[in-house]
This record gives sequence, structure tokens and C-alpha cells, in this order.
Amino acid sequence: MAPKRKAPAANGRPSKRVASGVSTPVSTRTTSDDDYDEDDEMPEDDDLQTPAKYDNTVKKFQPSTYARTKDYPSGDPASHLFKAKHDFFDEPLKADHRLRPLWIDPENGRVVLETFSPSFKRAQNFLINIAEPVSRTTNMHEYTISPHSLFAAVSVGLTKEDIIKDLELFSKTKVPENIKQFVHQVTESFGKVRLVLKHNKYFVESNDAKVLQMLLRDEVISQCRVQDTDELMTEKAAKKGALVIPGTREAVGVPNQAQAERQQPQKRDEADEEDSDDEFGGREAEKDMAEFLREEDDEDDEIDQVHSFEIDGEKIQQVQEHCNVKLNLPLTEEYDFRADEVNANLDIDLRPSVQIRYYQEHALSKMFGNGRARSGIIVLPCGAGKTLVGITAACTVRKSAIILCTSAMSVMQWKEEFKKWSNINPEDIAIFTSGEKQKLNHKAGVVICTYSMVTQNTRRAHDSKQVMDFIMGREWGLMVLDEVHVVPAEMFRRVTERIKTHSKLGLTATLLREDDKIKDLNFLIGPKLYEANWLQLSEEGHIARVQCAEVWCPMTTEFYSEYLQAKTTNKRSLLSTMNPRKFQACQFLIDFHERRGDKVIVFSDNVYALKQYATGLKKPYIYGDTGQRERELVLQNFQQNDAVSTIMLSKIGDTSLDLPEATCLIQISSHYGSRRQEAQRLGRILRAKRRNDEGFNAFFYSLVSKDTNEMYYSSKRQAFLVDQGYAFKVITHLNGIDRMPNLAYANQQERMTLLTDVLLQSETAGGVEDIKDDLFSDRNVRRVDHKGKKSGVKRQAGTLSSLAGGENMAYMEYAKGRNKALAQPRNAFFRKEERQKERRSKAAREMLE
DNA sequence: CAGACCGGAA
DNA sequence: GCGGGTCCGGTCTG
Repeated sequence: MAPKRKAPAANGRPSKRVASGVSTPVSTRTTSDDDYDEDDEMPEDDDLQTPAKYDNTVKKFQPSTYARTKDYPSGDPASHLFKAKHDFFDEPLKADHRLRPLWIDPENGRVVLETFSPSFKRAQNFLINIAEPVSRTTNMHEYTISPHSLFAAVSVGLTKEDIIKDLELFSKTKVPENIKQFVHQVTESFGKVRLVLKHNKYFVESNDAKVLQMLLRDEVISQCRVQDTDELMTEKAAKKGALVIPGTREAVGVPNQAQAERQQPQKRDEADEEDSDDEFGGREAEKDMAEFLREEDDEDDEIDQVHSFEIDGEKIQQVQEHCNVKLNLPLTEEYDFRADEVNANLDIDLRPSVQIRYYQEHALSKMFGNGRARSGIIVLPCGAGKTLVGITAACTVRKSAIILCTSAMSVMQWKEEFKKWSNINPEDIAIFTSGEKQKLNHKAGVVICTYSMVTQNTRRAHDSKQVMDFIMGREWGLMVLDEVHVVPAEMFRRVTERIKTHSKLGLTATLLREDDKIKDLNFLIGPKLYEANWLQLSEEGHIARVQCAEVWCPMTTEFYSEYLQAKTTNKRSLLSTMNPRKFQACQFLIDFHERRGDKVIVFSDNVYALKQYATGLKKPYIYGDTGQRERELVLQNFQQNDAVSTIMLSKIGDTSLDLPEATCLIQISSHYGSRRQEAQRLGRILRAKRRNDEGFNAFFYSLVSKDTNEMYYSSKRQAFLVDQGYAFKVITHLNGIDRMPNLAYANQQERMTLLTDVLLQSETAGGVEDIKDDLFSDRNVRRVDHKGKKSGVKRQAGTLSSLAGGENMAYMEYAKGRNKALAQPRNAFFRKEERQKERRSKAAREMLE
């Protein structure tokens, strides 16, 4: 059957996003529900203004995919349920709705999960299989059911019956009919067609010959077929058996039953999850699911014939994209590695003492759920053990593996981790970077290299070419793509063309890009198989608990006046960064945290500012031009020398630098609204060694110059972390800063000197492009907000004691509705006509100080 | 080992 | 809707 092409978007019903009107399913229901004893336990409207989608990985729910019938003249069965205002639907609650945690929005497939429900954990385990997490905060989780998420669900073995049954189980209302239809329709077409590699050739394979014949009639696909082959080949399907993932309880001989929980099997490290007495069982539910996924292959359908046709290896991306985007018939990639007798086995296993954590097991069981290796993406926060997941995958497949990293440094780290966690013969690991070009001695092995080494297009050094030919010429069992969010980049995506591999595992902490290419990963690599919940991991002590705060630093009169007159955005951001009040705040915070015994990292994107701050505060710093030796020296001192408690880094430190000592992080300048940079910087302190100390907290400060574009970008940047459940506190005044001795730029003279220097700097360094119009014109805003959504930053009014060591800081209590003003600065105080007013009041305030 | 060059970020 | 201008890392060359 030909899959239905998507109908044009507009068919009789506006595809209105559900805005604030429907954002309150819980409050509208529960405020009238007197059984919730504590009103303040309930989220308020503001809390529910979770940001709408923050990336484009998810295709919007498309009601228009339903055929119009006499029953559903509007094209879907739910429209008539909506009043003009798109209020929440009138479906009656089930009698025992309080036990059920899900609200399902029939219009767009959004699902809201109450975290305080007794069946929360079970519902969550179910939801992460079938839906895409959008936002997971303390009380509310928001998910979206999308074609891609359902694709992932099917590819880990769930059937449409499973999905609908469990939706019904957890939903407070009857599952809307159109959601059921949507699930039905999507699951019908998914998982039918596979892409397989055999003897270095790619085949499109299916159990259903008709689907393949249909594909071959497609113009794009037929062009990619290898022409002189038989139209369809038919062979017997391979047999499957039980598989054990190394490092799991099963593998180390611990009975995989609930009772075994209390035996406390040996731990990988000091931090392990606590047992849960919850009847709906956190850990147990996780494990049940893992077990379920592992065992599910026993009941797999008995199909004994598969059909296939060959496609041109050069054109697989084209085929994948076409099938995924145009035909809505994504190619699943599965590697039956145990049946592979062509490729040599690799002698590798995890060291016997190594046991992976439950979420790693859960992630991997989704990859290996049916005894084969499925291609896909696993999302884990920094410091949660991504590398070990990759290594365990390699130990499961036990074929030649190739690991791709973004930098040579991370290549070295992977090699070390392989030696640490697995028993692989060090000779079987080869490094391939510009510096080192090792070769494999045996038939099978692990190659670790950088993306750029593989994708290099220009002339190659002789030895480099040799190694490349080797890599491209052979067939790999597993390709691990570290920092997989870089793969959609024009150059880097070539790796999937150049390297012939049976399975692909993408790893990242932040599946985000500010462009819309992230969705390409769906066909370049595969579906997102697992995404960890940051909040949960930090509660369990796997990653550090972090207090986030935004410190508002008023601009001084001189700086603000120059700021308003500045002709270029560069000059403006430099002035905001070099704001003396910000410098003072930075000085104060460093001093404050050094006294507490914290190790502090200060981040600045701007190199000039970095040097100024570092020399002014007499702290060592590292940036791009810093030589290798000096870098190591600084880092080593930071780790070991008590006298060096603070270092300053440019964006060199955003990724890959592993600094387990750091416990406090201060940002003074950042790259526009990059949510990924924000998340990655936070990641620097998530692996803090001291994270399991009693009451330990790591700190993350963003210093923001008030009333500048930094305010706007800051709220953008936080969006991702807010979705992960982090609350940003706003600090408007640092108590005690006035009494601080040796405060920099305390007098006018010093400030003027600095200003002169900054102005000089911005003249010489910056271009002279004029700011055409308003600072927040679409031109400047689009990049960080291409969907025009509110960022929905959750501001949490802090109590004085809530921030450990925060006794000296005053928090702003946020008035309701303040969020909106912040997220939409064009409506607030940035309008041109208000600038004059602002300047006057600014000057007045300065005088009062 | 510096410097040219390219590509990524966003 | 496109491409800023800048920093950074990797690779190759001399």
C-alpha cells in the first residue's frame, strides 16, 4: 500500500498552537477539585507556561493527516469539541482520575504529566518510550507525541495496542479518538522497511514485498537503486536468540528480580541510586521495562522471508531522507551482529567489576532490545557516563567499532576510558588524528578518530590517506558518534556516507542546535532512543545538584550612555560585558566562593574581556591562543594547587575539558542565545567530585548587565535548562559588595580609564556595521528565536536560605506576569520611544547611589 | 612549531 | 530569508 502523503496543512481548520488558553489543563481542573488539600502545592498558571517546543526535532502533530469522512468533516474527530477559544476539551474525568497522571491534549498530541501522582514513575517510563520530552520541571512534565517519537516507540518493539492501552491506563480522561487514530496510522507505516548492510552493500529490506515494490515505483528511490540487480531478492529471515548486555545485573549474575534490589549488588562507584519504596517503583519499573524490552524478542512474529533490493552506497542519505521526510516511511537500521559471520569478532568485554547504572542499562536495552543493534541516539547529561554507554555498546556488538569525536583531546579520553572499563587489548585500539595515525594489527579492532579527519576534503598527507582508505574500505559493526549534535553540519554529515557501518549510536548531552538541522538526525542516525531526566539524575546523586542564578548588574552611567550611542552590536556587547558593576560582582562572587572552598571557573566568550578580567583579578586564564604547555600547567594547578582556586576560560572550555574539581561557575559573557552553550557550561560542574558530600551544591551564575541585550539573550539561553527542571533565581543585589575591600573600579577615575580602553578596543577590533534599527528587530532576534515562541523562563523567587551560602544575597520577588515582560523585551522597556525616558531615570538612579 | 586554511558554531 | 563577524579546533605545509 502506498503510504498516504501528507495532506496540505490547511484543511478547514487553523493549525493554531495552543497558547496560554490551553496551557492550564491542570489548574482549570484541579482548582475546582476540592480534594487537593494544599492549594500552594498546585502549580500556578505561570508555572505552566512551559516553553513551547525548543527545537525542531519534533514534527508537529498533524490532525490534517486524517481523512475527511462524514463522521469527521473537519478532517479530525476532535475539532468540534473545541469552543472558539480553544479551551480544554469537555471530556469527563474518569472516576479515579486522581490516580492517573496524564492530561492528553487532543489537538496537538501534547501530554502533561503530573509528577506528584502515585503512578508518576510508571507513567514516565511509559511516556519516554512513546513521546518526546519537551519540559520536565518539578511538578509538571510536558511531552509531545509525534511521528518521530512513535517511530522510536515502534522501533523499540512497542505495538500500537501497547501504546493505546497504556495511554488509556494513565489518562485522566478517555483517550481522545484522534490520538488513537494518530497512533494507529503512524505505527502502521513505521518499522516496515529496514536499511541493512551486507558485504559492504546497502539493501532496503522488508518482510512485505508490496511495500518494496511501491518504493521502487518512487522516482527518487528507483534512481538510487543499483540498476543491474534483480528487482527483488528473497531469502530466509535470520533466527534470533537471547542476548545479555554486559555490565547489567543479569550479566554479573545477580537475579534480575525485584527481591534482588535489597541485596545491593556491587556498585560501579560511590554514587548509586537509592531504593524506592514507591509502589509503582522507580528502579523496579525501570528494570521491568528493561527486562521487558530484552525479552520481547521471544514473542517476535514468525516471519520467515525477507525481501530486499540494493541501493547505491553513495545515495543512502538521499534514500533515508526521502523515506523519512517525504514518504513518512522511515528506514529502520538494525544489525543482527550475532548472525554476522562475515566480519571478524572483536575480543572485548567490560571488566568483570564494572556494573553500569540503571539508566545506562535502560538506554542500552532500548538499543539492543530485540537482540540486534538498532541505530539511534542516546541523550545523557554531561558527567552521567556517556562514554561508558558507548563502550558497553561496543562490548555488546563485539565487532570492529569506530568512534568519532569532535577533538583530538576527546579522542585521547575515549581511548583511556576504553582501557579503563573494558578488557580490550590496547593494541586493538587505534587512534587516528593529525598527530597520531595508528593502525590496527588484527582483523577487528576499535578506531577512535575526529570528525574532521574523516571528512577532510582537501589534500591529505600520505599516511593520512592510507588510513582513510582503510577506514572507508571496510565494514564496521558499530559506529559511535560522540557529540552527535554536530553531525547535521554540512561537512560532518558525510561520515555516514563514508563509513560503512551496520549500526550507529549517537551520544550527546544536548540534542539542540539553533538551526533546524537537528531533525536530520532522525534519518542520518536514527530515532532518539533514550533521554535521561536531569533532575532525577541529580536527585539521585549521579550528577551534581546545581543552584542557578542570574545576577543583574546595573550599568554605570558612563557605560550605559555609550551603550545607547553605540553603532554596532559588537560594541554594545563589549560595553555590557565590561560594565564595571559586573566586574565588581564577579570579583565579589569569586571572593565569596573561594572563601567557601569552591573551585571557580569564570567563562567569557569575549577574549578581550577575558584578559581584562583575568589581569584585573589576577587569575590565570586560557583561551584559544594559549599554548598547550601553558594550558596543562594552568589546569594542573587548578586541580591540585590550593592557591589556584579560580581560572578563567574562553569558550575553549565549553566542551570536552574535564574538570571534576570545579564547583562554581560564573559567566560574564556568552554567545547570544545559545542554549547549548549554556547547558554545556553547566555540564562542566555536573561531574563535581564532591557531589555526594552532604548538602553539596554546585553554583552557576550568569552575570547580566541590566537593561541591555544581555537580558534578552540570557532568558533565551536558559530555556533548555529550565526545561530540564532548573530554576534560575534572580539576584538583584549582592549584599556586602559595598563593604568589600579592594573593590575594583570603585572610583570614577578608574571607570573612565576602563571605558576609554574599551572604546578604543571596540574601534580597532569591531567592524563598523551600523545597527539598522531596533536592537530587538527580527533581524537580531530570529537566530535565537526562529519559532517566535516565548522562552517561558521559570523564575523562582528565592528564599534567603534556599541558596546555600546565599545569606548575603537579595532576591527579587517576581511579580506574576513579569515573565512575559522579560521574554518579550520588545514590549517592555526597550522600545525606542522609551529609551530617552530610561536614560533619564538611569541617570537619576546613578545620582542617588 | 608557526601560520595558512577550512569549517563549525549560531 | 541570508549572512553577518569572531573564536576555536583540526589538518596540512614549509
